[in-house]
Amino acid sequence: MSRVGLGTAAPLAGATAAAAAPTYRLDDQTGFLLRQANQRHAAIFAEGIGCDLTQTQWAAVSKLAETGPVSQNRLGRMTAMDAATIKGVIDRLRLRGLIESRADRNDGRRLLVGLTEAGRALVTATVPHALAVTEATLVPLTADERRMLAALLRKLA
Amino acid sequence: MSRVGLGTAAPLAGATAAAAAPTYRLDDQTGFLLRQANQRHAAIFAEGIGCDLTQTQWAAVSKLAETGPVSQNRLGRMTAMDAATIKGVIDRLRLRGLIESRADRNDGRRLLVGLTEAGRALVTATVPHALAVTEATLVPLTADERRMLAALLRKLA
DNA sequence: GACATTCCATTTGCGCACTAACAATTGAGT
DNA sequence: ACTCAATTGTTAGTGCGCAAATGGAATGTC
Repeated sequence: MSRVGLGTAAPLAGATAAAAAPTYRLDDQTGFLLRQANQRHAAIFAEGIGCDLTQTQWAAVSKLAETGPVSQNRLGRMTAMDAATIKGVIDRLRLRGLIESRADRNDGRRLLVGLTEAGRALVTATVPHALAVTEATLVPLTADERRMLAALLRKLA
Repeated sequence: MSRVGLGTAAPLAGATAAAAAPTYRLDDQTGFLLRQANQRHAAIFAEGIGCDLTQTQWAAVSKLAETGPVSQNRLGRMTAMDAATIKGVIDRLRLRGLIESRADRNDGRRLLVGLTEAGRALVTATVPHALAVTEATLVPLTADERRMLAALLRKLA
């Protein structure tokens, strides 16, 4: 074993004594489970999305396809990104020619963002893959469980 | 409105035509819901953990408190971090004096990592906050729903 | 008109999280 | 003994995600 000043004798199988502290098991904590579920989904996404887009980039372009041009910050709110994050995402998408932006004539603060022709084409081509990614993520669950999960996650968000 | 070459007329209320593409609503996708739930939990964690630790840092020290000293990569596996990620986390924790590491006498590749006295004290003091964070995250759910959520997330991970 | 408030976009800094490549070590097979 | 594969730890690079600070612009009230 060789405990050389590092660590305690872990009170794992501890019967009675020294277990004064409330027991805390990382693997039972909601945050830890959420992080792991997220990681698995991220892996499935990267594997199956079929183009070189990250989850957040896909969120941005697919939401733009839903709504048409909107201001940068508003797009951030619709995709659950703060102003600093959406800026980086938009910059990278614009660099790749999927998005273009221009000033809003009616509001000097706003930067209107919209898909380019290439961006629209990519969204159209990628929607089936995105649906397949969600399907693959949910494979371990039955139809009832999927509905339940969605409802529960919505309550949490 | 002023559509100046940006975006399409979004087929939102589209009755029949032009809706050839399968409908895709970002807000219904599991990955998007997972990300938002994660974000809310992260905010609750940062607010309530009571010390200057991130979620992953807390995962590392609390798991070390559970198990006692282990190798760096093994700790990473137990906390769902890859080798590159756990290294950064360990480095920052060691810099703060919460963790110390030494070579494994039996395996020249391994780096044994364990809590310092300060690290153990911090874990003891923080466990109640961590439990409160999980509780606060789950506030929108009933007891039955919480059990269901945990079971579903475990199936996904 | 002057003012505070609010909103928008940007920038900097920190910390995860992953990929890819690399060197050192170990252990098992031959 | 020697090769080979696997494991361990490290580094570099890219991309989210947030906080905090800045500056410009719109909106409201006095």
